[in-house]
Amino acid sequence: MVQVELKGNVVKEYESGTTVAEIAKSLGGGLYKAACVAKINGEVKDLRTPITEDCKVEILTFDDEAGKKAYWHTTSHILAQAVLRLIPDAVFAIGPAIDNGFYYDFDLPRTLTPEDMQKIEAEMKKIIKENLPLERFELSPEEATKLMEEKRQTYKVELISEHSGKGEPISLYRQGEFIDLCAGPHLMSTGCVKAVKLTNCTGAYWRGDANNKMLQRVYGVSFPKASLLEEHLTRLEEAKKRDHNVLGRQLGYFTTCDLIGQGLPILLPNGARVIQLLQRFVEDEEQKRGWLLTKTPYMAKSDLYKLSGHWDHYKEGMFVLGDEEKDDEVFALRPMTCPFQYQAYLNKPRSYRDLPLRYNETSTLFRNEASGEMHGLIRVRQFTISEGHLMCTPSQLEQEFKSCLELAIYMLKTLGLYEDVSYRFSMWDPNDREKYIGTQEQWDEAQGVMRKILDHLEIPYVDGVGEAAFYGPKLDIQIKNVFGKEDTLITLQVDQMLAEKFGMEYVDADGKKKNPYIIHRTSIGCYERTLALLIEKYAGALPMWLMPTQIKVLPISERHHGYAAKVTEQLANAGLRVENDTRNEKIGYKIREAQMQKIPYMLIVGDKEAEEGTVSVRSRKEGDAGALPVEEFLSRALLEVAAKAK
RNA sequence: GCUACUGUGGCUCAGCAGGUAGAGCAGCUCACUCGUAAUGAGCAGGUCGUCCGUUCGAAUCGGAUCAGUAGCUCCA
Repeated sequence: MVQVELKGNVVKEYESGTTVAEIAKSLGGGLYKAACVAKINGEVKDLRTPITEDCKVEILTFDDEAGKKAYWHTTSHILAQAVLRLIPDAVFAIGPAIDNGFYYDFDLPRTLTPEDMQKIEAEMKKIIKENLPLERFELSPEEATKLMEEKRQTYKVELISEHSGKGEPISLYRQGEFIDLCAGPHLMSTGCVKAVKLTNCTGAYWRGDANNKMLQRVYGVSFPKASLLEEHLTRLEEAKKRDHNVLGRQLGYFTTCDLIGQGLPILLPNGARVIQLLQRFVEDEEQKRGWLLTKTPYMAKSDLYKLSGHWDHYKEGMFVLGDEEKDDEVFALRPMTCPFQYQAYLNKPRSYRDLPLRYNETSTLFRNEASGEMHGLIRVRQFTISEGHLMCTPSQLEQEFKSCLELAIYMLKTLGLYEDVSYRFSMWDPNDREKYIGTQEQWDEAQGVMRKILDHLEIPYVDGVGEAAFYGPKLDIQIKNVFGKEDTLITLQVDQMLAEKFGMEYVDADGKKKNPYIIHRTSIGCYERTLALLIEKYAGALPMWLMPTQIKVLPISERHHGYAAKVTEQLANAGLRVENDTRNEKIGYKIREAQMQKIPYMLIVGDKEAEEGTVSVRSRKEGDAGALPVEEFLSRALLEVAAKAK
């Protein structure tokens, strides 16, 4: 007999060899049905795992992260099985669960059509109905290789050969006629999956390497209830309505134009206004915190980039002006501000007394992104970033890094985005030396210093191997767009290599010349991307202080135009952005339009208001809010603007 | 850059077994002077992303190119 500790410290006794599935069954039919996998002594395992010694068992369902992952992983096997049934020549790559579903990569003799997708989905439903039990078994690497060679699964053979070095047996799963190489864990049978939907079909490189063959990736999602699938699809539809690339155009924030080119959005008056407001806010706040504003050139001779390392490591990403073969001098638009601001530091000899020296700049950058990368305002070829470089001594580094992070967090909180971000410690990939400058020792030191700082700060972060800049590690503040795709909003970097390259020094108290540490950082990120995320976050209804038009005065008929103009002037004189809608339209029409433009306050003025010196307030959020004296509304509106995001 | 898909008036979309384009909204004009998400009538507006080809004839077929969307790769 074994002692099994269950939820709530309840201990039950079972016969040795009892599987977790049987334990779940003994606890209740409902739990058994919902069970996906189990945590045994903290490790996620199959329900088919037999218990042979005393342990702690936690049954996980679809509501648990690990349960969900197993659920989707099993569904990906069902997908592969369906594809194999329909296309016997299919060769499988990998098929994991992801954040919002699963995918499987296939090498197929032809490209999949929408009709194929339907057929595959129908076949998956059949497999689910067949309720095939999944069975785990192990083979030696040799046996597993032989099996997969027989099945002509070349990618699996490759995966096994990599794994075989570890001296462990190869784990496989079988469901009906289908066998896949897999570590698991998995659901008990295909019938556990209830509602499934294939969502997308795209290309993806084998092993995520652009030099490899492009495979076909089928994405899908599944749920234990049809209603959950419905909800999921509805949520996706709702998300689409917040897409900044649609909403931002509708609301007059930006547009694009074939003649100008890809990744070069035109900021329309609304978008330009919001960015101006953000820039003023950022520059003022940075000034308060001891940052000194610079304004450096948009381009430089190639010599600058050769020194910084950009020429060797980033040339593909730059707009180069001129031809190296023919021209005496070749210039390039700047993709980063670093080497430019360094020249400001190098302007004169520096003492340790000058440090920390903080330079900020509202900096426009140019990057020649690959044509497939551009996306609305999130990924563009010209953008403006709240850039900054801070030079300091080693002893100042941690405190200064902390201040930079605090500034970034202050910005995020002010925008209301703080709850939506996560942190990533972006390191180099020592196996891909080509991409980076510097030596192993330099990277070890930079990353070591940075990790120490991050651990002291006690922020929750994940490691990102291969995500570093070519010159140093980064702390990236990540945010997801409306479709769940993650991008970097803000980045903070510790760099010591470029200071040396550029001969940046200071004279220390001991009279010796030393290289400063440099912190590269942005406070609010780049304005275009930040604007895009704000539009998505607020579905266009930006906080009052950022709205291009904060208030619309809506006179009921022509005879109220005089009073409306007076109210408009009064509010405008107080610094509010207010418009007076004097078009000859019905009040309902004007309200509808203002509402669709997400105008925070509509002030309806008619006979009553003109007579009493009031305005009838309608807020975009709560609708009709009753009448207020103009003064009263004005002071409330000013308070709301001052409060920024709540 | 790669894979797939898409490209019709300002916007959303119809037309597409080839025979020179339709609707709604927006715009303009006129009437209505109207109380919390669209007053009515009328007018104007496109040669169907661009180029080349097939054809007696192409928005509808083929190719190239530009642009967009999703994903991959890359990246703030």
